Parts: sequence; C-alpha cells; structure tokens
Amino acid sequence: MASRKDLKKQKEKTSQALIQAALQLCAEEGYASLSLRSVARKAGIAPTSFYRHFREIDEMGVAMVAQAKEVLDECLAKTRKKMTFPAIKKKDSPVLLLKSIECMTRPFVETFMTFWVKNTQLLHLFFQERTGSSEAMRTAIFDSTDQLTDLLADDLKRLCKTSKIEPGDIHLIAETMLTIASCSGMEMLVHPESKPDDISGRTIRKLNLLLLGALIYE
Amino acid sequence: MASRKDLKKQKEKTSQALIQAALQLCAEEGYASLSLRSVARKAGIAPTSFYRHFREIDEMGVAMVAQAKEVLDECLAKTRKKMTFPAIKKKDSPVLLLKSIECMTRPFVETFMTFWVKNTQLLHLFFQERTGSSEAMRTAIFDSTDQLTDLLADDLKRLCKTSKIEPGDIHLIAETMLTIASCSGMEMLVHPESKPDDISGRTIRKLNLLLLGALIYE
DNA sequence: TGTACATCAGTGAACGCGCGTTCACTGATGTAC
DNA sequence: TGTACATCAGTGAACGCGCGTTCACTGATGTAC
Repeated sequence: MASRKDLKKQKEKTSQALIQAALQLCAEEGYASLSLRSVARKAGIAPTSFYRHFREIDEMGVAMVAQAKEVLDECLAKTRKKMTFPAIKKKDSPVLLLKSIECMTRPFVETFMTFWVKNTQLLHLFFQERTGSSEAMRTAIFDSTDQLTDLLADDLKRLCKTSKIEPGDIHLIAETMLTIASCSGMEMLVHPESKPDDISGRTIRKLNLLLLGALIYE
Repeated sequence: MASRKDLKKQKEKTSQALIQAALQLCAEEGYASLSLRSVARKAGIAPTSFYRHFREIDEMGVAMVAQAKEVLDECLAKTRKKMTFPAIKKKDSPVLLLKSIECMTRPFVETFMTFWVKNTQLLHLFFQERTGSSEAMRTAIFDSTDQLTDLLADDLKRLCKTSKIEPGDIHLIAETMLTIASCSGMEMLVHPESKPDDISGRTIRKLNLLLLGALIYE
C-alpha cells in the first residue's frame, strides 16, 4: 500500500500540532516568549524533532500567519455575504442614512466579533505581532491584512456604487473598519469582564459615524 | 553638608538609567524579552544592583508607564491648546463643516505624530504593551489612557458646545481619535520607509469623516 | 574631638534552570536487483 | 521471493549560554555619645 503517503500525512499532522501549540502559547505569553522547546513540549514531541518541520521559530511563525490568513479569508467572505446597503437618496435625513449604513456595519462588526471570540488566538496573532518584534512576522501579517483590506474595499465600492463616496476614501474607510474592529476585539479579549454587546454597539456606532461622514461629503 | 540628599539623588539617577535602558530595550525587543540582566547591563550597573531599585521587572514596568504617562500628559496639554473649532451653522455645506473640523483634527494629529516620532519608545510602550502579556502593564496602561481619553473628551465637549454632538458620542469619538492616532503612529514607526505626511494626511481624513458624521447626526 | 555603630547603593561569586543546537542513533517504510 | 540499501520522522545525551536569585561583602556616609 501507498504507506509513503500515510507517512507524509503523519508528518503534516505533527506540523499542525506544532502550529496549534504555538498559536495557543503565543496567545498566552506572546510570540517573543515562544521557545522551540515549549512549543515542542506542548505538541508532544521531543525538542530535537522540531527541526524535522521548521528550520527555526520564525519559519513556523510565517506558517502560522499563512494558515491564520486562510481562516480569516473565510470569515471575511462570510461577512461580505451578509453586508447590504439599501439605496439612499440625496435628501434622506441622517437618521435614514444611518439605517442603510447599519446594514453594512452591523453585520460586519457582529460577524467579526463572533469570529474573534471563537478564534482568540488568531486575533492575538494578527493584532499583537503586526507590530511585534519579529520582522518576519510583521511582514507576513502586513501582507495578509493588506489583501483583506483590498477585498473589503472592493465590497464597499460595490455596495456603495449608487452613492458617491470619494474613490480615495473607500480604501481609507476599509482600513479604518478593520482597524477599529480589531481594536475592539482585542479590548474584549483583554477585558473579559466587559459586556460583548456594549463593545459591539460602540464599535458599530464608531463605524456608522465614519461612513455617515463619508456619504455626506461630496 | 546634607550629603544624605546627594545619596538619594544618586539613587534616583540610577533608577532613571534603568528605566531609560528598559524603554530602549523594550522598543527594540519588546517588554516580554526584557531581562533584568540586560536592563542592568545597559544601565551600566551589576545585575544584582537591580534589586536595590525594584523588587522585580514588573515593578519597574509600572514605573515606566507612570513616567511615560506624565510626558504624554504634557503632549496632550500642548495639543489641546492648538485645537480650535470655528462656529458652524446648521446649513453649512459639508465642505465648510470640514474646514471647522480640520481646525481640531489637524493640530491633534500633527502634534501627536510629531510627538510619536520624538518619543518612539513611549509609543511602543503604550501601544504594544496595552495588550501585551504582562497583566500589570496592561492595567497600568489602560488606566493611563483612560485618563487621557477623558481629558480629550472634555476638550471636545468644550470646543463643540455650539454644536449638538450626542453626549454619548463625545467619549466614543475621543476614544477613536486616540486609537487611530496611535495606530497611525505605530504604522509610521514600523514602516520607516513610508512618507510621514502621507500617513498624517490619511489619519486627518479619517478623523474628519468621523467628526463630520457626528456633527451631521442629531 | 574621637570612637563605635547604623545605613544603604553597589558588588562578585555561586547556584540551579531552561534554552537552542549538534550529533549519532532507531526503526518503520520503500526500492533495486 | 529474498537480500541489501536508501529514506526519513522522531529520539536522548550532551554542549555551552544567559537567565533570576541568594549571599556575604565593601565602602561611603550619617548618627550617638
């Protein structure tokens, strides 16, 4: 039998165990505090076996980001399907405008916050190591989030094509939406005693004001 | 002569050397990577002397935050003096409104960005360790930034008393202003190749849209 | 004025510990002939 | 079918290193009498 393939699968399984162990430790102690030995210990293999999978810690770190990015992509795809934007008219009152805006912001924030709660490790990774001390991690994370921002910007463009948001503003808004949503997620994570609904509500409000400003302006 | 006082001053000087060394190392490697020995080495004292000043690393960390907060307070005070908000009328066009708004946002962002460039270590400390792995640091930093947010919110209230921003929105806006200004500062710091004026401009635009939305809404 | 004692920032030797890395080895599997 | 060899994930012993912490000490200064 093709047991060679089984062997490859087994190796992949161990690599996964290492990455999962690293994600967990990273959320607890931070990437800078990871040690090859602690990761191997948590994954249930000998320290020396680590080298069969990665040449050094940062190589595993980059693999972590790549994998996390795939999961985040799925989340964003789900979010995009839920976001809508009922047509608005030029003379609509701010209150009416807000109603349309919230059809984007609420699904966006709520889907993301739910995702963060279920994937605290990924939030930690993307938020904390985006500006962490490992250059390799920073680069990998910036590349990933740039792509996510572009996707979100495309969606905003599509949704708002009936309105007249400045083209240059679109990308800037997408950036801010992701920034604020991540910061709020992190706040929730770091303050587990706070009410998630409060934080979500305030986050939605922030984005509402931002988009309202963008739509008013012409 | 009162050489006892000189002794106290000498001790204070060494404590300062430790804190300055720690701030620098923290910006380079992150707080989690600080070691008592590396801090002492950089400060030019023996490792064991560290204990004459702090019982443990976290005690020094909290002292770092307290000191950083005082410097930040000064910066915010300077910023507040520069922020103005020319009276607006209900029927003003968005473009006119923006002019008034930018009298707040531009001084705010520019003073802060200049401050961050001159005090990269403090930015690193506040931004990175606010959600870092040391509980003591997180608490100290959250306390400090909460106070800063309150001060800024008071200012906004004072400046905008002629307009009708929702009271609940004021604090939320102050929060967002500080969040976005810090994120932008960090982006600049992590991407030294980017043009500071570009980042400042985009940051001002983000805050403009946010405030425009808040002013339109009633 | 002189003498004995107290205070205290800073020190160097020593400890045990976890770390990253090397090395030669194991044992299961696949391949050549 | 049997035999010799190749591949490769995982291992345990061993290394030198930087770490946090302890301890007894120094030497400058202030205080009591």
